[in-house]
Amino acid sequence: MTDIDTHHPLFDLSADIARTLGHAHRLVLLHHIAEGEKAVEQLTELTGLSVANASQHLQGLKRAGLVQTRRDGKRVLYRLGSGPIEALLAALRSLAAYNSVQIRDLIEGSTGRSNLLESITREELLRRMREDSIVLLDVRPEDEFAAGHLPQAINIPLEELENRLAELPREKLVVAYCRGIRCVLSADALAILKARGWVARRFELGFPDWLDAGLAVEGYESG
Amino acid sequence: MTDIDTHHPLFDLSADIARTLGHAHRLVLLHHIAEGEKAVEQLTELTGLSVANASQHLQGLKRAGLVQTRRDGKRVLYRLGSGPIEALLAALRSLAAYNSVQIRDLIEGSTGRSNLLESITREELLRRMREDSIVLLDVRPEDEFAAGHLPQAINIPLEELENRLAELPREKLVVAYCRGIRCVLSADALAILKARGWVARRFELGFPDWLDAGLAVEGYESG
DNA sequence: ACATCATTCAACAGATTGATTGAATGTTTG
DNA sequence: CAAACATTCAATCAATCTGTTGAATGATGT
Repeated sequence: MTDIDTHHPLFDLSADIARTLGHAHRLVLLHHIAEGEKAVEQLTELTGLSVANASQHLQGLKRAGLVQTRRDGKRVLYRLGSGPIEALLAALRSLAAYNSVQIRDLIEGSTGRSNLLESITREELLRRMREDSIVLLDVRPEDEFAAGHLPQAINIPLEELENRLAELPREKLVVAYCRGIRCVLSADALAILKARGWVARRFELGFPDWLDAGLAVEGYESG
Repeated sequence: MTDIDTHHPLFDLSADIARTLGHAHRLVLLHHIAEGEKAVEQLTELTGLSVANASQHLQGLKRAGLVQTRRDGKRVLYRLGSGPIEALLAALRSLAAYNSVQIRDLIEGSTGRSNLLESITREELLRRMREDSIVLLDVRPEDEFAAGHLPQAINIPLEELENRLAELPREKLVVAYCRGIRCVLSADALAILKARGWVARRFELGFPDWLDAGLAVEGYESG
C-alpha cells in the first residue's frame, strides 16, 4: 500500500505541472495568456522576452497542457488549457503572497517585540495605517459598526467571516479588532484567518478605547 | 506599468514555490508530512529514499517555506509550513487528476468516434460501468431518482450540483444522465462540470429508455 | 569523556534546463 | 513562384539540479 501510494502516477503528473510552473518567465506568460488569447509576438512585447525564448517556454507550457494553440493566418494564438488551471494559479499566487507578507512582516515589524505576539499596539497600528500596509477589520455586528468605527476599517461580523473571506486581500496584514481587550470576537477571527492562511494580528484595544483616546473615527455622531 | 507588472516579485516567489514542488520525491514527502508531523527516518521508510537524499529534498522544501522543523531529542520532526499550502497541493493534484483522466480518456475512449462528442453510447456506458472507470450521475430530482435509476448511479439534482461538486471524484469520467434525449438537465450539468474542471460526458438516453431496453435498474418497483 | 544515533553538510559526476544563435517551416502577399 | 512574415526547431554553452558517497554536527545515554 505504501508502495502503491508512493509511486502513484499522480505524483509524477503533479511534479511535471509544478516544474513547468517553476520559472518566472512561464508564469508571466501564463498570466498574460490567462487574460485572453494572445499571439507570440504580443507576448514578447508584453514580457520583453526574445521571440525564440518565449516560443521555447510556450512549448513547455503546451507540453504540460497548461496552454493550447490555434493558428490564425500567420499567427499562432495561445490560450489557457482546459482544466482547473486558474484555480492552481490562484492557489500558487495566494501562497506566494502569504509568504511575501510574512517576510515583509518579519522585517518591517521588528519593533523589538516578538513577531509571534498576536496583538499589535496602538502606535504600530497608527503607523501601519499611515503606510497603508494593513487591512483593518472590524468584526463586531453591523449595527455597532454603523454607530462608529475606526477609520478605513471594513466590517465583517464574526459570524459571516468564514463566508466572506474573499473580501480580504492576502497581500496585506489583517488587523482585527472588536470592543476592547476583554472582547473575544477578534481572537476568534484570528483563529479563522490563520487557519485559512492569512497573516493576521489583533488590535488589543477596541473601538471604545479608541474613542476615549480622542483619535479620529468614522460614522460616529457625538451628539 | 507593463514592466512593473511583469517583474512583480510575486512571480519570482511563485516560481520558486512551484519549482520546489516540481519533483515527485518532494511531493511524496509533502504528502506524508501533510498527514502529520514526521521524523526523517519515518519518511525514508515511507518513501524508500536514502536518508541523505530525503534530507536534501526536505531542505529544499524548508527553504521554500513548505515545511517547518522542530527538534525532539535526536530526531528532527517535519511538519507542514504555514499558509495555504494544502490548498495549493489540492489544486495541483486536482489538475493532475484532470489531465490524467483526459489522457486515459483519449486512449481508452478511442472507439472510432471523436472524443469531442459530449455524449456516450449505451454500449460504451455499459462497458465502462463494468470497468468501473466512470461515475454515473443522475441529475434528476430526488423523487424521480428514488422511483428508479441506473445501477451504481449517484443522485445530485441539477439545482444542488454546484454546491455538491465535492462528492464527485476528479479521477474518473463523470457521465451525467436524466430523462432522455430531449431532457436538458444533463446538458446543463455538463456545462457546470466542465467549467469547474471535471471531465464529463452525457449519456444520450435516459432512465425511461434504459428501462424500455430491459436493462437492470435499481430502486424500481415494476408493480 | 566516550560511543551511539539521527540528521545534515560537502563534494562529486551525470543529467537537465535556460538563453542565444541561426536555420527551417508554414502562411500570406505581390 | 518568390518575398515577407510569424513561429518553431536544432545546436550550443553555461548554469542548475539529482543522487551518491563519506565526513561532520548535535543530542542522548553510560
